[in-house]
Amino acid sequence: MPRRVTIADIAEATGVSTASVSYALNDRPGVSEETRGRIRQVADELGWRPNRAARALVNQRSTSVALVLRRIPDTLALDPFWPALLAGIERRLSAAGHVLLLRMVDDDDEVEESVYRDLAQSGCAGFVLTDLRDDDPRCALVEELEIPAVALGRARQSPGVAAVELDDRPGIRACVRHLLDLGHRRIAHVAGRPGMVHARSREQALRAELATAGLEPVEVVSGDFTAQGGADATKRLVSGDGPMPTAIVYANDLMATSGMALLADVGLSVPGDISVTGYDDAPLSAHLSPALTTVATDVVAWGEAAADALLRGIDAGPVPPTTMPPPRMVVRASTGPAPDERELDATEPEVT
Amino acid sequence: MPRRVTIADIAEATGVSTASVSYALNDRPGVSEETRGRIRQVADELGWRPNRAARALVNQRSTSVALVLRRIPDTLALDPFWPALLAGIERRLSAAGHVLLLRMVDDDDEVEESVYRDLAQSGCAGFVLTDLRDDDPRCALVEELEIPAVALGRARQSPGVAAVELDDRPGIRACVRHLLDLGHRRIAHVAGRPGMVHARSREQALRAELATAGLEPVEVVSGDFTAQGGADATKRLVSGDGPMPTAIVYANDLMATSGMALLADVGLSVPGDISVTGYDDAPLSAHLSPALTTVATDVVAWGEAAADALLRGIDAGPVPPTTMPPPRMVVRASTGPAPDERELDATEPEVT
DNA sequence: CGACCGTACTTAAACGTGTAAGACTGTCAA
DNA sequence: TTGACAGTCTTACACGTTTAAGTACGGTCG
Repeated sequence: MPRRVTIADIAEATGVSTASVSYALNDRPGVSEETRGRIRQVADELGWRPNRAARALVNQRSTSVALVLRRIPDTLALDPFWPALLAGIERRLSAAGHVLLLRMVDDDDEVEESVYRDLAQSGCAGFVLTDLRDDDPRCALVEELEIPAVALGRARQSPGVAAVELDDRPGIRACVRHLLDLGHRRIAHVAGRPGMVHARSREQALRAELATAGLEPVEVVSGDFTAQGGADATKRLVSGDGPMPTAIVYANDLMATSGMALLADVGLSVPGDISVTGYDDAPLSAHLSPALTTVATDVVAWGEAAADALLRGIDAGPVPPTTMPPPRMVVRASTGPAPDERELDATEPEVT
Repeated sequence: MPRRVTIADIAEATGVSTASVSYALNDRPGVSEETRGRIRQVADELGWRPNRAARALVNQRSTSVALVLRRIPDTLALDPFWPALLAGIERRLSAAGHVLLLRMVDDDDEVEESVYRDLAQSGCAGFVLTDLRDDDPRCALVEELEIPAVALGRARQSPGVAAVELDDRPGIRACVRHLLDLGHRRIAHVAGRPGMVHARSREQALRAELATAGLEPVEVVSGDFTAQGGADATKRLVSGDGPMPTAIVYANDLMATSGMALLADVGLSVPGDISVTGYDDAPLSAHLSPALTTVATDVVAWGEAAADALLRGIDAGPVPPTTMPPPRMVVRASTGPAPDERELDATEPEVT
């Protein structure tokens, strides 16, 4: 077994004390430049690397940042959002010498709290909070634990957690305006999972933009951000006895994709009969037929910004909320002019 | 600041030494049942939780298992495979009191090795190796580091790493046979990224099954497991001057999905003109139009099995390779009878 | 009755690192 | 010459846990 090399080994090899080695290696004063150089060189030759456990123990704080995902695995599996986010976070974290701890947890408040306490006790340096819920109990929890945290999304809820906001409302509003400009008046919405902050804010944005034109959504049904949910919701929209929408705004690309497939299956053409917009700009969305009009959020950048905020929160104090640049809409082939609605106008006479 | 509660606090509260507390809490002999109970109760009341750093330090081995992903973030982002795998792994790991460390690393051998050494020095308890390459240097590395590792995929390469095999060949062979049974003879393949074990084995399986019918693939082009790659490869297949395939076997669902969209764009109907098969059974695949015929791998279960193997490797010795049950083919709407090829037969007279 | 043993518990050292406080040397000003 | 002081290095302890070795006590057996 290749015994690990410790600062004691370096101390012995250079003929100084371990304290000097520690000072030297951490760029602290109290060591002459000459010995500092010698120590560095020896450390390098011996292949020394800091032992995170020992550091964590003495510092009362480890270098690891935890991301606790509260999702059933099957829901999680659907979402190409996560790998991108993790990639962004991890890139910055590891550049700063930190490490990302990934935990998944069942959909249960008590279990969740216990996991956070566990991590806290082991000296976890920070938390990344995702999937914010209304009145999220985690905000109070991390404040009690006094551990820096960063929330992804609009979460002014709590002063103790830094928020990296990505306002998804402009994107949705742009989609709605785009559809209005194309002449659509009967616009429906397939929302995300109820109770999630970004599901609600997207729906609100849709309503707000429609209101500027004196309209209301023709119908709002909630998918749950999954492919199945998107298909089910779409089926309800087109087979209900309400008025048929000419455009559907989906809360994410995944639901839009399965929704488009369902529309095709029931013989409706996109965008001939119905226009469709998504949200996320998933990598696949550009390669669908028709290619999906959507809103491009740079999830990797979001992750990076979150990590940056968290890192600042860890070694300086609390951090003011930051805001990501608003995502831009990507117009592709899934949206087009509203179909001629003369027959509809006939049944519903309007003031001219 | 809520000072963390240590075994010393428990010791003081119960009037015993810290050693006794440690013995009691770890279910070791040497403590009477009565005091053990008292200690447990006090620990509970005080909300004590073990400090991982301290344990890691004294045990010379932490409770964390690392998964190092060597991918450019953009490639990673495309793949719904990862969240499912992570979910499976993490579920078992955390049930055993372990923790998952996620690292991403640039596509560079030296950097990669350095990351593994880093983790090893900090007492990482095990590694999960994914995306095995031919002659993967990581196998030798983890053996040198003497840290248990588990490889996902067929990796007999190294005795030191436990392999959890998921033989993807039967799935591909089933797809090919299915197509042959439907009368297809001109079958093309869109392969994965060259140099990856599972890309190669899928291609080999395709060739092998075709060989049983005395056939060869009409063409093999390599995508790279991405949506873009799938579209590009498909375009080459249908616009090349070679004979037009009547069926395309894709190495994964993502490429199949973008491929189908491209086929639709050039006016080819699926499965009327061309049949398509994928691999993975991504959650979206059932909700495409037409729904995708594919091979359903239970990625979550794979992750669980990998974690199990690794855990056994950690606290018992080396582990023999295990094999996952072969994935089953899911026949959906994207495959159908081969189109009537009379005109082709005319240009290429065959022995009747 | 002393030797011996098992049980219940404690003492003390260790893991690798960080750091406050002290020791030693040399320089400079008074 | 002496004291103050800066610079360099060391000593010694802390972090929270595990564990080998030791102590104390009561009981059993020859």
